[in-house]
Amino acid sequence: MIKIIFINILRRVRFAPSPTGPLHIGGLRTALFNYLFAKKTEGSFILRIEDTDKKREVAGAEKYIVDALNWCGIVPDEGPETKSPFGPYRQSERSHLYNKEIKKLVAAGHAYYAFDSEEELASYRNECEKKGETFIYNYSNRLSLKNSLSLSSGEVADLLEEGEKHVVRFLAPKDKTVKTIDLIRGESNINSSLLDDKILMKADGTPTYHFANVVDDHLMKITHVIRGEEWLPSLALHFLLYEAFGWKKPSFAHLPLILNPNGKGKLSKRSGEKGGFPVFPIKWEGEVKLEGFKEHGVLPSGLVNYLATLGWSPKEGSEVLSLEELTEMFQLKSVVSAGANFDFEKLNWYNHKHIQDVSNEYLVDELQNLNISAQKTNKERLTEAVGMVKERANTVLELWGLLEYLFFEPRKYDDKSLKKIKKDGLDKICSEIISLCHSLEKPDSLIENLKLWGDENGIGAGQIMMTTRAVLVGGLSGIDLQKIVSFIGLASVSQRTKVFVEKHI
RNA sequence: GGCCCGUUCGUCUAUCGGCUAGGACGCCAGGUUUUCAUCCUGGUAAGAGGGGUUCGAUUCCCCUACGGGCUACCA
Repeated sequence: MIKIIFINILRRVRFAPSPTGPLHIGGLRTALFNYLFAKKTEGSFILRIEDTDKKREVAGAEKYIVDALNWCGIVPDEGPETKSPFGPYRQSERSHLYNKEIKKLVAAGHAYYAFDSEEELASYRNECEKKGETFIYNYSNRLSLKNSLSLSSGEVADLLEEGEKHVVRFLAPKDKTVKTIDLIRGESNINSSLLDDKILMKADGTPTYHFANVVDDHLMKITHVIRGEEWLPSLALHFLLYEAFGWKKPSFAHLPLILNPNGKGKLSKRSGEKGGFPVFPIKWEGEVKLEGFKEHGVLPSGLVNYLATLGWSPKEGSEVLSLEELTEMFQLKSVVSAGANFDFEKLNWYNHKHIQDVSNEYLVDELQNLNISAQKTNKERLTEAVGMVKERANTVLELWGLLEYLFFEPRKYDDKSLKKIKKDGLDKICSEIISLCHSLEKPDSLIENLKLWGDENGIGAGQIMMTTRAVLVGGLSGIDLQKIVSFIGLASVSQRTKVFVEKHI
């Protein structure tokens, strides 16, 4: 599909995931903040697939990313399917660009060829570790290693000619103070001697993240790089890279991480399993099957709303907001710098609020997608039922449990509830219900009639209500009794009462 | 280990040096619902510790502690 796009070069942001598996909600939150920031000023939100490491690539991951973003309404303006002067949008299709740019860097003396094998480097690291030191490939030792700085130009030319495996490394300057600026955290000064000569091009000819990222952001005219905090330590290197190229730097903003509920470590799949919640937006059907929030009955608007409050909060007014409202209110500069603990309870609360805001028809569609019994239920009746119970539901999935008794006789009667009902007069109440079902034309006054009958016969309203409820739904909780009766009809009331009498009297 | 970032109620957060530290979730109590839930009202609960700077520090600076991140020919 070819989309014709209007290219806004005033504000361009990108979400650049690596297709190594299902998109984690941490990544989704990064995408969301990029989207909100772009849309607030009608800028462009770009999806770029960082698939430079073919070993780690997982089939289906790119599709998952697109599906997950679409489900949330965080739709990219440009992406792998877009034809534009800035494409292609998959890094694996941009090799020619990296090859061209790396030559410039080498020619300018900002990068050099290195012939050390991975094994050699690993053993250097090992040796250093034994001595309690850290091996850093930089000014301190690069001349004693095998590279185009230590070898003569003739030797280098020969090695390249022979096709000797090599990488291209960045020449990190010695003792230079790099002043980095982050929109959320402010300025920071880093001494370049701490940096290592990062590999820019791997031996297989593919670029590393650091290189591809800088090249692409420049070529795609990205104005603001909004990414996770895990990239903060590389900011100085990226600054240096831009300076080496002589390119204008985009602005940077590093988002705080989403942490496990107890605050220990980045939010992980494991801790989700422990806490009974997913960490993915939608289901993943790879080798291992994983459920997403969608399958847990969470609405995309609820998830998005909750995710937005992790690290950011609206200045005033309600905290329950749609994507459009979030877009309106979002301010990158008011994003906080501390990590946020994930709280499933609060997500449920947001979701409860969003369930109240969407139509019953929409909820029925979602419910029928998730629940097989719901699929077999009459849609019109189900819509009516959903409308009656939705104020009690935190998730779409819960809906079914809350309305099941409106369609089916109770499968079992809750023991605790049965104990609460007075046995005295139980049979009389049941007989009266059955007889009223026969004598009444419409169900709408059944409860009223029952109460009247109770008054005459010395049976309290409380007892009548509790008993009738237990008989009809199998427990003592649920929506207004008369509403239940009206919904299921007299025939069903009579039938359920007969079944109850058979089993319990 | 080294480097970087962070630290306000249990949790998410507000506070642009003047604070009786505000809101939301949770929790507790009361009200509505002759049930339960929703809903409404109220309550509970916080500046990691120590030094500075200042008339005054949650807010600025330093140290310590704790937490997190990075330290790959992964991203």
